[in-house]
Amino acid sequence: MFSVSSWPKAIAHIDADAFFVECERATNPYLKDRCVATGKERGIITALSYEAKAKGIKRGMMVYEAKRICPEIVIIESDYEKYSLFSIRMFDILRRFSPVVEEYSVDEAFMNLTGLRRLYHSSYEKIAKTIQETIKRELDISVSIGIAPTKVLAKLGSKLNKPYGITAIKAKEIHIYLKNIRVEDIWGIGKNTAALLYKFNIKTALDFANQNEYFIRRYLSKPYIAIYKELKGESVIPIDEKSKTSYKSISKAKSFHKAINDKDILLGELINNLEKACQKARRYKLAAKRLIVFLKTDDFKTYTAKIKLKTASNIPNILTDSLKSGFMSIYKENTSYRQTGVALAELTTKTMYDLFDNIDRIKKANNLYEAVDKINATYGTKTIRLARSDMAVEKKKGRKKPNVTIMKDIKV
DNA sequence: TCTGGGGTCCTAGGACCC
DNA sequence: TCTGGGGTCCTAGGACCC
Repeated sequence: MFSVSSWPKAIAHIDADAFFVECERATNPYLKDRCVATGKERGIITALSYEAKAKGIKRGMMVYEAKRICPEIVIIESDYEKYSLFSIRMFDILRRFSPVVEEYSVDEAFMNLTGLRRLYHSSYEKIAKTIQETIKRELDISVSIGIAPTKVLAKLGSKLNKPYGITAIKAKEIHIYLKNIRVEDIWGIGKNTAALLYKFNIKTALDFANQNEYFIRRYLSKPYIAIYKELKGESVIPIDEKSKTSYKSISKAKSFHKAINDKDILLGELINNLEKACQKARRYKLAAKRLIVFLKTDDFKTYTAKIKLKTASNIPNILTDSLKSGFMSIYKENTSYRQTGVALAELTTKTMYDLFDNIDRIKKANNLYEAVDKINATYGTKTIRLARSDMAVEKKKGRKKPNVTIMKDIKV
């Protein structure tokens, strides 16, 4: 039998070049051809232009250090709203060429080009070129594209000719490319797995692909079998067309430069995290059935408390008691923490009421937060928040009294 | 890389049931 | 009551990604 999946596939991986910087340049011509980096708000380089890369500046570097290496560098604040808008427009352009698009991350996409040659009267490479030029013309940003029979190979390809490059890996030539790729540079193979493979003298992607399947199954887990097959040209990882607006979990974390052990401040930060996570959950109309609280110590150990909730919720007031008990179960008096975090998990779209819940109370809280979200959307995200999270911020700053508390702890 | 923040998927092992 | 065999659900934690 002839099945669709046995047809040779043409998968493209589209990867924006220095995406944040390109978005900034597209909206501010002054930045063109200059050494540019984003990350001013944190003092750490987040993204940088190729000109800056050429001078030896790297991601994660302190801003002052970058300025020392390259005094003329322009450092700007990251503007994630802007990047997200460019991202949406980029995906829209891609969908004009093929409906099968996976929004993999803010600046990357996979798409299936299989069968489009006849429609465009050209090779896959030429179609990729047209896509690249369209994005450049309409958005003024640069992308690199890899084309190959599988996602894993396409992802490798897009990296090979950056910036503004196109690399097509044909089935017959796969081994030529794999020979020059280190095993840790394969998508899905990280440090730990690479270290294991090195013990077996598997150092290149070709070494990996040349193993027999038994070896892979013996030492590695399921995802690696998929990677193995894809490296050999067999497409087994599907393109996921679901938009990224559905979440399995939503988390918010905050790190401190100096570890903290003050219970009030930590709890305040956690409530802060909780409010942000809940706000995001409400935006996507999701409610959590499980609350996860975590603290990271100075030596990077993480302590986690998981709380199963009777009722799915996205309202901070309702979750604070659970948050507190979770916090108390992991907090130790004589330990300092460098990070607090909250995650909302087991998210559901429908709000199910338990028979024993006070439905009136829940409805009141929902109404209240609808209003809060509206006000915060209009006047800024921190206009209204819980008094305790506000006090924690002030306490950390060393002030005695909070100077802006609009909403007291509201009992609903 | 001496470590920011936000995600996903997979596995091993325990509890419990027939 | 014991042993053998098998299934399901849940949880903690690992690994990886951008």
